[in-house]
Amino acid sequence: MSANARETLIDVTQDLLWERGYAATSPRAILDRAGVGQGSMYHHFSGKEALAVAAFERSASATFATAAAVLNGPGSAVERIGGYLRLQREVLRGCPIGRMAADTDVLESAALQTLLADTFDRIRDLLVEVLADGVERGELRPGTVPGELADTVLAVVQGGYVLARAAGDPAPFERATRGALALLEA
Amino acid sequence: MSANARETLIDVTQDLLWERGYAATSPRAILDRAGVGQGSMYHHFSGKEALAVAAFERSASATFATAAAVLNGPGSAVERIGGYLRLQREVLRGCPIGRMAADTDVLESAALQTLLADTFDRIRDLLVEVLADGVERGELRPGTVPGELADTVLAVVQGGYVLARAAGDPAPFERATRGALALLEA
DNA sequence: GTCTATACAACGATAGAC
DNA sequence: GTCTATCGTTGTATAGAC
Repeated sequence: MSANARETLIDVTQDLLWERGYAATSPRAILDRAGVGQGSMYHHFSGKEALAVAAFERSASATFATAAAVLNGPGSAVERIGGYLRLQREVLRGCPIGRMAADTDVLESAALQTLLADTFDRIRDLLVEVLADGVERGELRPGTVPGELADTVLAVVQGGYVLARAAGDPAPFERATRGALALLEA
Repeated sequence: MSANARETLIDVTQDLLWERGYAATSPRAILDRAGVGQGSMYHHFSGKEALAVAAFERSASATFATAAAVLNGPGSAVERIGGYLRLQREVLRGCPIGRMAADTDVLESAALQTLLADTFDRIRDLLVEVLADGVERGELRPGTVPGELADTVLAVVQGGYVLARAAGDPAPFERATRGALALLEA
């Protein structure tokens, strides 16, 4: 629990956005879990959307930082991609970023949609760089298009979350990422 | 427009589930678009969930049939997988099946969750069969694990939808599927 | 079988006291 | 800066006329 209401509200909203999405997260649910009054929320934020933006910014930064740590880390290109594919945790909770793309209210909010698009763009840029390195060093086939394969890698992870949640079982995520890595290592 | 209220309700609910998901689709919205009274809905269905089940069953059958037509069709294994990857349409609307996995209310409904899981299982079975054929015929590397690669293919499609919707642009879907197909053809 | 009227809770936001 | 009280709207469902 944070020291002040503002921080507590952001923390709780991060959790609820991850668990329930944006549309299904009510101010009431946030306030109940945070243990603060309604007035505090409307004092610190103009409304539900502004609070969601603050919370989503934090989640996006954290997710990007985790990806960057692996992708800018040591190892060959294929090892770093493998590290990224194996990085994902809490598969059944879904991706805190990708989850938002299913929420129509998110796509209708200019601020949230931009944040969502930018976050994937930034992770994609990291992947493109690693894959271009891999081609240059001869780790990957000469014909490989980094700008396509980066989206393939991102999609396997995002789709893995979808399949795992649909099945109620992390196994499809594990299989999907293993299958992708096997193709890359071939 | 269908002849009777029951059919009209199912048709409209299919559309709204695709557009807005389950939680965000209210009976009121369905009735408004269908142009029928509230009494008709509660006469034919026990409530929102039962109507959603009827609608989702139809969408799932249609999606499965489309996949089966390509995957059980003519051509080599890689050609059929390529056909499946290229099959997807209306990328920005998202996948009518995969979309449901992001909706917490769907996962909390036994009937809807089972329908969702079964639909992916059935498509996965088709993919496993095609890929096993491909290994047998020597189209794919001997070390290939059909049970993993099937999830990879499914995940690329589902993740492609997520990335495209996040970007507000079908391009990431196209890149992701092209990148996957390039790996398979190598 | 279809309709309108109504019920009651939860939604997002505002008012105003402390 | 935080609280409670309240507003108007929408959520899902029921009642009962036709």
